[in-house]
Amino acid sequence: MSIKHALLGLLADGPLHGYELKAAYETELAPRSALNYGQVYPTLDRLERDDLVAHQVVTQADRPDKKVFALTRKGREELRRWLTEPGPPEAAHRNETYMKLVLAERTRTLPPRAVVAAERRAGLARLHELTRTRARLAREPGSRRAALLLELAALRQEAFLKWLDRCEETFAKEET
Amino acid sequence: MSIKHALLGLLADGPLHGYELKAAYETELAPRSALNYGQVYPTLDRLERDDLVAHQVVTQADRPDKKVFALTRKGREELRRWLTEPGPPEAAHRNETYMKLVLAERTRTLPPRAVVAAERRAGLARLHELTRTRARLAREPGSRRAALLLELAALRQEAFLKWLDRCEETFAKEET
DNA sequence: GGTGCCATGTAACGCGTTACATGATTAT
DNA sequence: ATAATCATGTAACGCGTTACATGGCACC
Repeated sequence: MSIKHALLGLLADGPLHGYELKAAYETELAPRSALNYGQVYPTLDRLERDDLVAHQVVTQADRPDKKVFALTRKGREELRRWLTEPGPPEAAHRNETYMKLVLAERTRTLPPRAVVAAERRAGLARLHELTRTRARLAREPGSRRAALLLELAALRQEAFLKWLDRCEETFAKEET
Repeated sequence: MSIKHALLGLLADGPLHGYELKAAYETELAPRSALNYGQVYPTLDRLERDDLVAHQVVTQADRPDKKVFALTRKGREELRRWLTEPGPPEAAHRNETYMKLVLAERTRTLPPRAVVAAERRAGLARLHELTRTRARLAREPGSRRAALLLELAALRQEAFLKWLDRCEETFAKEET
């Protein structure tokens, strides 16, 4: 999930420069997150190299010069393609907790139960934190959208906790 | 989620070389996945640089030489630390679908509903695929563990589909 | 006089992917 | 013959992170 397409999307309504892109990204697309410049400018370079955006230097008397980026035809096509296609499936394997469980048992470093317990503690704490934040957000107007982000996080956290129960059963059953 | 700790874990029961580590990882820790060498060897290099593993070259008459890696004291400590601590929280922001919805509306490229529809179609297909694979797996003996991986994937996919319903409501409400 | 905003970047590192490269033995 | 397995790597690229570096203006 790169920021590449996000930048293309933000440029669709009109040219912007790096600084504005960063700000727009942080307020509109990923509220309460920080994007670093070390990512913005190299990404814009790659987009330009691939002919998805083009820039013009705007000289300003009172402020530093700025590079204003605009979508190319190809960039607009790529944006449309991205918006239309569903996102890639997440890899089912590469499950860090599963690895911990298997390794805890194999190496007899600690019982799998202990791993489940630690993850459950942390998971519950995160779920409560998400709920609290959501409640706080609900009192602000025009926050329905941002609340959606917290909702997915909470739903996923719940799924993870449910899964931990299954793990505990499965690993307990084969402990003999 | 790097493979670093996974390799440490696999070495806890005794020294192994790169090739064996790759095989063990693929069969035990991430069934049905492929790990590439371009990742195994550089990771081992870094682990050795950080004094978490150490290697010995074993000359073989009939086969190519191999480098056998073993945990150091520091490596064993790091493994224990990793097994004991809960995994890092996943970033709540950085939600690609959310970005698509906001951008679809903002740029009037297509209605947010269309984005939801595409994601839902793909999401349902993936959920069915997961269910099918799980059913197939259930007929094999000793597959309870591997089935856990599919279960988490399915639970998360369900959470995502539930969330899409919320998105549709929220974006429809503000469409006026 | 300091803080924060405007505006640009670079450098070093970690981790992941794909593809390239080499060469022996063993099983079909 | 040829395919698979054993065994080692390198190179190039993408993308993410943190930290470093520069400099002017506005406001308190």
